[in-house]
Amino acid sequence: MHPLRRHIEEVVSLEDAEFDFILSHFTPINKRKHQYLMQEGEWINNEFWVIKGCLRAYVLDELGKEHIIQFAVEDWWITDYQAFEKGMKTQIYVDCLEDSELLYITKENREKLSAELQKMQQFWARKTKLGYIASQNRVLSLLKNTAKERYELMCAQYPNIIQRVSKKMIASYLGVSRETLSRLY
Amino acid sequence: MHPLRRHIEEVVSLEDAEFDFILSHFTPINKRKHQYLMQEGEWINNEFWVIKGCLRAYVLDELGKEHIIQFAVEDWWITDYQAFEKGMKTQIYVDCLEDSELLYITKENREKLSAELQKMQQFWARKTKLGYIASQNRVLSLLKNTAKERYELMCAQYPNIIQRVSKKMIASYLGVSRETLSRLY
DNA sequence: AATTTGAAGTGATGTAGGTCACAAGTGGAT
DNA sequence: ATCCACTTGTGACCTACATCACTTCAAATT
Repeated sequence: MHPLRRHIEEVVSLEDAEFDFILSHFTPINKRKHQYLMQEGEWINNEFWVIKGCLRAYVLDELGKEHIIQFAVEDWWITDYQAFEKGMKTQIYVDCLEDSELLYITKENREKLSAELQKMQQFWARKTKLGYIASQNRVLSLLKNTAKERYELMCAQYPNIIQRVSKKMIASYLGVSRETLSRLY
Repeated sequence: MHPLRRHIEEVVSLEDAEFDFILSHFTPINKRKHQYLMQEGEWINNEFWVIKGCLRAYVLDELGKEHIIQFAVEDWWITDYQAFEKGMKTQIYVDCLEDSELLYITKENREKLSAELQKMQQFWARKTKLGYIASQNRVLSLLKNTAKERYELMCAQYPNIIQRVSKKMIASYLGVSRETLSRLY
């Protein structure tokens, strides 16, 4: 079964014809390690789904420091939702931490597909709610946990990401310096 | 015009009959300052919309410290989305900072209304996306801004909330001690 | 009116985590 | 095979912010 179909069917069940119709709205794209899907200042119009690989979304602050918004590995979605939803220029960078195989859908195709297939609207609504909940939990973790606690929670929640990306990246996701993270144990 | 209708029509336009149908899924409720809409450990089944008043959602950590998840004033929605969506017991508290007039909708009525009225599904999808974006921005602010910068960003973004709630509450939303907040200027 | 409760400011001191600097090891690129 | 960029660890020192303690003042509560 196509991995995207398996992924969507975790939320809503699909007929063969429905999945073919869905898939026809996506385009495959391959990127190599260090290549960017988007860079600050660009107009972005696509949401990406990871078939294989590992990526990150991050911002640069005034001092040039990177702050990681999210990682994405197999079965994850990634884009700049603020730019994508509000039709703004992006303020973030998305690059590949490994060679990656992706599918992308344009904003227009996403809207068309939502309108034509109720199930996809349900699917995306569900994904957005879960993303919102996860983000609120991340805020709470930043408010109430120490650096060490946040690291341990991340190890428990995303063990596969911990194993695939450098400590420096993890530090920048957790909001701690790489030196401090290195000294936790 | 009913304030809820005005609020929904900021996203999707409605016929009179549609709004009457929507409103029939909500129940009004009034609460006084210091009263709780939910407390840790309860099963919660309602999402609240604020006609008038001011509320907050917060968690208590192991040390008994409060961390504010969100405020809600006129036109805002509030509940424990994690408990509401995943059918869990709530881990948070929601209480009134002022006497408040609310409308609430049960999970069942929300699902029924979404299924029966495409426009409401669109409306809630939009609200969830914007909530997700706002929460990601809050994470980024915690990662890249100092306490003072976060306070100033909050003053710019939510001036009405700054004026209505105590500095202690604001400190607990920003992730800073009330003493430090008091010393910023 | 008297009393309690909470808000807000501020001094003194403590600490988690940041920054800078350096070293050793590792994997790609040419 | 060599070089270079990157990763990780670690010592020395610094700082933003927390904590504790006390005070003043205003607003609820009785």
